[in-house]
Amino acid sequence: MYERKIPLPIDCGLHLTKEVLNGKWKPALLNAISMDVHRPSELFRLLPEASRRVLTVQLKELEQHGIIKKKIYPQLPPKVEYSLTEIGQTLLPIIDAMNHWGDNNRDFLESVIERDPKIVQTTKSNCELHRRSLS
Amino acid sequence: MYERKIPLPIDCGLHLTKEVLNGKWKPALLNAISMDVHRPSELFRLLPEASRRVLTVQLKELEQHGIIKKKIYPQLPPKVEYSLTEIGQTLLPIIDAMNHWGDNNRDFLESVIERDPKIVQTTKSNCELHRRSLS
DNA sequence: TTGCGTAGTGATAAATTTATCACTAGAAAC
DNA sequence: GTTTCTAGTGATAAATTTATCACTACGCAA
Repeated sequence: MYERKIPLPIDCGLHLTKEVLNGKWKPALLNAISMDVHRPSELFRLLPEASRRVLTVQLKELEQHGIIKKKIYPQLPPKVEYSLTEIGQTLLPIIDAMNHWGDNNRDFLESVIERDPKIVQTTKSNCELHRRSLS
Repeated sequence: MYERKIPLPIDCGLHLTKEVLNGKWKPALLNAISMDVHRPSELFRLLPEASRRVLTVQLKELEQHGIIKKKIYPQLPPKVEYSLTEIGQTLLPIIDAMNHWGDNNRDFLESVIERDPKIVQTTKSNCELHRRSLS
């Protein structure tokens, strides 16, 4: 297995949090799981741009970091459900804040990001899953 | 210059925000700038584990993304000051939340992160700069 | 006039993360 | 019997991000 060669900075809370959310699809996974998309197959369908490989790996990391927990039903065909741990739930305000910030500034961000010389293309698909502010 | 080959997902706000904060030191830079550490040389001193090269690059990206602005004083020796733009300021609640979440869960996170098979070493230095909740 | 402090760039290597593809295994549908 | 669905692993290539080092330029101090 791959082993990190450069020490991970964990001086401030910022870096700790960053490490936990570090992964292309982790915030999206947490958001989905918090919105009751629990099963791997549903998650794959919800995030079609991600390969199942990466999602599987990132789910495992989230699990190892204690953010989500995995329940395996001893059935055939197999059934698995992921859910947030207590600590995982406390991350939701951050996920929501990121989601809202991005949406609130979408026009501005799309214009600057697409002006970014290193970004040639973007894709939009359907991960739009929003928690109501006051449900 | 490097050009991205895989389309950047910008479907949900989560990905937009992630792109803006995407960079090992960007959250730390934004936090520092918000705490009145404005000059590059001060930022380098504050974040000694980062090479000046990366910080320079990430500052430029933040600037291009409209999150910070750069003021160049026509002096010798040169003087530059970075500050948050209006939009950049609206990111602070997220930065703060990440900072607090990480600090609040430090004990737990340190234990799971250091149990992570791919993480062999960590470093702590002095980026501890906290905004008062109610100052 | 060598060294330090200022802010920064360019080239390139190394590290890290994602992508791609093949493959396991059992049950049910056709 | 072949396909489909379930959840997942392993090997490897490719993409992306960081790290390292050399170098520009000017002024000031010893």
